[in-house]
Amino acid sequence: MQFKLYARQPFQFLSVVKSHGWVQLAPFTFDEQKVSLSYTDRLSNGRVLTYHISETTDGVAIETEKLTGSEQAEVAQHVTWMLGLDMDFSGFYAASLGEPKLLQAEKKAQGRVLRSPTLFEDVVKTILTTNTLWTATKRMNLKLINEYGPSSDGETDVRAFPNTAEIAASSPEVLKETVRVGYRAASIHELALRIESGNFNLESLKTSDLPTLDLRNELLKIKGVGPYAAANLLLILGRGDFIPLDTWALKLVSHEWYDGQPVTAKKVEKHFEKWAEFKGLAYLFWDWKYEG
DNA sequence: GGTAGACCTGGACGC
DNA sequence: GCGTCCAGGTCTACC
Repeated sequence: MQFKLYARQPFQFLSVVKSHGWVQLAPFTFDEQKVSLSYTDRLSNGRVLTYHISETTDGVAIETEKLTGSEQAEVAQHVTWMLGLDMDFSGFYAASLGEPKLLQAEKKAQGRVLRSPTLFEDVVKTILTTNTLWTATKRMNLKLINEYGPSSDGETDVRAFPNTAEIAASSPEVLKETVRVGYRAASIHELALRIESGNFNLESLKTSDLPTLDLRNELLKIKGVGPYAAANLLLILGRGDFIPLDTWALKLVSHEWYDGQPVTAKKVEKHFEKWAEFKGLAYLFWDWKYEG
């Protein structure tokens, strides 16, 4: 079956899909030929299914197996969140006016970042990006899904991302041994346990109206989440105030303004200071000279 | 507030 | 095939 969702304009499907590396992390896959984003999801009734998302003239079309009315509503809710279909970036575009390096931002409808249906999945994926190479992040994420994620009926190679219960039921030692996440096992397991015990409502942060600084402090309380990870998660939560400052950011700034000479984190901050609440967005969608 | 060192994995490299 | 080095962000101890 197929159904469509409207996106607040301006909207460009590819700008969201290619906003950051998430599209390369299972259970996302992207078909370049068909320009179609696929995601294997688990609905609240336990059903595991894959849906395929493509662009329409004013939003997206979703193609999947036959769904009940409530299942369709849930998939629609998930896709709306994942692609930020209802998000408004007019403030960012207004602030970008006159900056040649952000000229393309409004034209390409940039601002949205691809996200997972649950914040838990995005926090775990973010922890998996820390202190490691991108290839290792992809491998750890895939192993986590293959070891702990539920499969759809009769297709053991199609799996959704594991939930908090599945990870909490394991142990840091087993996680470390089977998923090869190293010291990150303790952080991931502790987060799953905290949520499962009811002591921490992580998903409520998706709709929180806390000031960004307070929201950042909440994220920093999660073991394994430091300044870089918190900034990345804030961008996912639609708060563009902080720059995810990693070695890549230092490299970009070094080639942009310092002829490839080493730069400090303070210099990166200084160059984006003027963008205030849009600092992170300006950094993320800057038209960088250096491409790696 | 700033800094140094440990954490852990797998790829690259030299032998 | 083996050993060594390196990249990567967070945490903790220390000044």
